[in-house]
Amino acid sequence: MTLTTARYCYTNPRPAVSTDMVIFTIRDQRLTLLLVPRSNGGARGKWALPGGAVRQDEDPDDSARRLLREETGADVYLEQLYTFGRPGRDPREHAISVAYYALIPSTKLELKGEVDGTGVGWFAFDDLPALAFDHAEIVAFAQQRLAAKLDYSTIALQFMPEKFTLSELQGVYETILRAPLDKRNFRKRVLALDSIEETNEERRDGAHRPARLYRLKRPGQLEFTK
Amino acid sequence: MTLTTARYCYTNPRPAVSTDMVIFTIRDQRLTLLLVPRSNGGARGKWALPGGAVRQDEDPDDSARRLLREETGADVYLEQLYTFGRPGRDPREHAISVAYYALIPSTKLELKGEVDGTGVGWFAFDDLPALAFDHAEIVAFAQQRLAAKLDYSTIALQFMPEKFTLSELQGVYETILRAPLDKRNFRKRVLALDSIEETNEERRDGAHRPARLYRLKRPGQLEFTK
DNA sequence: GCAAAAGTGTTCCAGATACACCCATGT
DNA sequence: ACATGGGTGTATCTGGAACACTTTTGC
Repeated sequence: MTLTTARYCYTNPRPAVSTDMVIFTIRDQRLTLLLVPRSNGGARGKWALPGGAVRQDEDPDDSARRLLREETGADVYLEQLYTFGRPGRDPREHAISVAYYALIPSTKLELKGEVDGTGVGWFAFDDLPALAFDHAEIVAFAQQRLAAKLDYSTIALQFMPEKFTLSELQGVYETILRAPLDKRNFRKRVLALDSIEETNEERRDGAHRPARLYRLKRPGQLEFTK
Repeated sequence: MTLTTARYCYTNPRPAVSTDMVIFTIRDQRLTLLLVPRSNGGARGKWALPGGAVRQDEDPDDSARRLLREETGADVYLEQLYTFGRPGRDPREHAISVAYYALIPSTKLELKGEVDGTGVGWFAFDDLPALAFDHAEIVAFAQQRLAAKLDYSTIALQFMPEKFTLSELQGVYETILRAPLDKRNFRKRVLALDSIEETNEERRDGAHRPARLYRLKRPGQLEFTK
């Protein structure tokens, strides 16, 4: 912040405001999130959450939505998580971060991430590299919120592609909860939610009976179950 | 924001960051909150949530804690609610507000509010005056969070004075839930939480059997019940 | 003695859990 | 024919909901 380029002046000091985003997906039966390498600024060589400054007259929610599109090209479930503003969390200056988390089906990100050579990386939640700033705290916070919401909402459905099998859905629950579930009870419960419906397609992928495909009744809509 | 007094300059524009606080108490069997009159700035003549700018190198959490002490003199349960930053929510400039809510036992605020002549006012949640900015939205958000937390935490205990009767506690639940509860079931449930304990005092206050007084086992500590 | 709030247990119901076998397919 | 994951129903348990009378006090 050099004086020669400083142009926006205020009577009182102002912290910098940015958004940081935890973008979750399920890959290979693991909860996975997107990180970007820090090449400059503080924390060089570490990985960080994607993020950026909130622009003038921009709602932080819109800022997060924009960021999500830039990183993934997709327009998926997004929710504000918490606002972090401890002084010192960014060693350069007082920086307030409105953190968000997003859930994206792994099928929606095939293209991106391979194609653009920006060096982003997907990392399993339980095998993360060293993170910049307080991003480890933010990630932990996001995972807790996600796990809590499994219990009283249909948030897990946001990880599913357009069509999916019940076994795949059960796998997503098991991955997030880190616990096996009973197949019959799971099916009973998830069908009782009335949030998914049968298609008349099935998928055959191996030496066994084909699986019926299901779809969301109301895609993109989160529902509460308690 | 006149140029002559502007001293803090940045290369990019920055929104103003402040905290706003919903301070709840229970008064006369009603959910009640603290408002301050707007005498200047935008929204003159309306009432607003107490709030203030986040200072340089101040954690918004600390900013909220400071504000709470300034307004009530008390150091009680406080939780970050949500961050509101829609452009236009403050007509003067792009203002981002990290909103908090606090719960205070009505007994802790006897002195303040009467004594200081700053004209603050306590208003029943379901009989609020016109509020400035987007504060009605913030208040609604806080009430929803509070009601939700009743179901899976001991948050209601934060409204209780040091010693209280089970009927008083039941009244707090009924006030927030806006529904009568069964006395026997309520007592069974709340005692099963193991968060309160009998004192060997009782309170006599009328032509009826005295009520046993209870206290928190771990004051100030929120516990989860599911 | 009567009005008013405090205190106290049991039955019933619904939702969650535990559990094992047959089905359709590819090789 | 056999290996693999898909698909299905019932019995049990547990936590929540419904429900009425006795106790202690002040007047």
